[in-house]
Amino acid sequence: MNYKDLADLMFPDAKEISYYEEKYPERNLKEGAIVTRIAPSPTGFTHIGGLYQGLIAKKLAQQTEGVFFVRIEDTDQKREVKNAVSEIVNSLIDFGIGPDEGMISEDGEKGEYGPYKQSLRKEIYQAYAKYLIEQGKAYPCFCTSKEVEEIREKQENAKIRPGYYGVWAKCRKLTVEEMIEKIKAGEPWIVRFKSPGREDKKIKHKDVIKGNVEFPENDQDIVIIKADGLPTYHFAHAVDDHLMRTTHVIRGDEWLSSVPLHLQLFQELGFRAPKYAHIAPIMKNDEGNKRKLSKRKDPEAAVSYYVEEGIPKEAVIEYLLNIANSTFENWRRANPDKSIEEFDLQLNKMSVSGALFDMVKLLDVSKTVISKMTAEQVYNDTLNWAEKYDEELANLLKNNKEYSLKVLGIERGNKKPRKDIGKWSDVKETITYMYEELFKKDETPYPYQVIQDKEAICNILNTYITKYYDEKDDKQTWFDKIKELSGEMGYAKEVKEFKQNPGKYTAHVGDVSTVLRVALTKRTNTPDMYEIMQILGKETIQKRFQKAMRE
RNA sequence: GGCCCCGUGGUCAAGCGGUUAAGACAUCGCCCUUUCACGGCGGAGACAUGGGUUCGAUUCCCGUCGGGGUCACCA
Repeated sequence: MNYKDLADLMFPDAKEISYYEEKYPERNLKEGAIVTRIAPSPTGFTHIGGLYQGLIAKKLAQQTEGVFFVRIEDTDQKREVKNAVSEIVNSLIDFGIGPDEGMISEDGEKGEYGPYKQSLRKEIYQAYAKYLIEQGKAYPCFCTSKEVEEIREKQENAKIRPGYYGVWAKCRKLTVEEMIEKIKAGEPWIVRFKSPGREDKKIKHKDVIKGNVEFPENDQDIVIIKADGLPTYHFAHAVDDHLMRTTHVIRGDEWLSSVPLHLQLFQELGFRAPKYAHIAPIMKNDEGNKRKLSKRKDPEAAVSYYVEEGIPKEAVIEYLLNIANSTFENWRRANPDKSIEEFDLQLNKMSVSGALFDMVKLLDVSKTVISKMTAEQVYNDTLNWAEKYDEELANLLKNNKEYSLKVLGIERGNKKPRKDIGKWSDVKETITYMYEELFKKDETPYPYQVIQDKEAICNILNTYITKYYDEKDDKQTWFDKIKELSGEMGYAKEVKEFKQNPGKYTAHVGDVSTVLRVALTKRTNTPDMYEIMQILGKETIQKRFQKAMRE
């Protein structure tokens, strides 16, 4: 009786590993090409951190003419959620980081290294587990969860390091004969890795992001095949990333402390280990404490949040790139119109500690992104958003396309475009007064400021529309006329003059403008009034003035 | 608690033994201007802390404190 007999008894149907080694050969890529992946669990929720990881992985692959693939880590059947794969894949595709290979829809996949869903790879893991057993590098463990629990309690009471290792690893010491006997007697078993490590020895590792780190060696005989026959994360990671020929493992830094184990697994399996890049998570300040963005507590943790709020995808991506490499900001300033594909992302420039998520900064990035768009783009994106989240706005835009394009085009397209829209949900507030059907319904009072006297206001409006306003005026003439009007009403024609002669005037041309603006829009702040009047047209202006004089 | 990682303005961050310690966002003031936004100029604001090493430490070493991670048949 030897290890081979034991292995055959445990996994009678498993193939030789050489079968898989041949089926999944080295990739034929150019020197330096990075093969990487994102490996989410299908929880039905795409986290902003996942998008961040995906973005980094995708950029790296794209920059080196490598491969970026998606693998689904669904070895924990308790956590299965319906349609979770499409949720993730669609988010990635929406944000422009669609995979080159792997899962591309709920059940669809592409590529020669599949299946890309771990639950479909059971036989592969078992083949490698069998191989380890044959080599005496893994063994069946018959401990019940209760027994493991008891061991742990003893260790805790004795204040020693918990875990299944050394003298505590009961089943490790069983003879092959005893193991076979137990299996034949029908005792349930799982498979444990026989760790060759010693806790009192150190292992040095160079992480692509974190740099040199030193850990004690792993000496835990961790579970590699669970009672349900599926592998644990650690084992699946080693087998999959080897067979899928991953060159760089990019993952959250909560995995950093598993590196000694993973390296050991690769070593014992006879695989070449990939490079590791452990990225710091995006954090949030919670009453003075930093913590990871949480699915439960923070709406902004969900990728869907940005979609719902109407923050453009490009803005989210740019913000994330900003966090990834602080050089991005300078690059963007130097190359305002280049595609982000041209930006060269560098792993070694990534921060080793987690950045606090900054919504204000994101919105600032977003305002800049939107300010560079054409009216047409703004129209289309806003309409797209509104069709899902704001029916009234959607109808407004659809029913008045040409008009809306003009409204959205105010002070857009010049060297110093407006930056007042940070997300599509801001649009409504900034444009509704331009539409008669909505303006008519507006019951709020007119917010007049310096000039409040009803008679004076009526006088200004009346005189302006009958005597001065002409749609054909250019901007300079238009404003000169408002100055003249101011003079005629007894106000200062220039603000400077007003300031230089305190007491001489009660108001100035700016205040007169404000009266016009308020009567026209019920707002004290608007974009350029000349353009507004041009778009509104004389007839509407008249109507609005009449309404203002009535109320 | 053990082990590991991290600690530059409110936030993101350059810096890698000698710097007036960049820049961006936020904030404040001024300018531009009919309002707002944009833009321009300027201000305030930081090397967690105590010891070393050194002619000299934000930079190197150690301790302390603080933050984070990890110690599953979850990933």
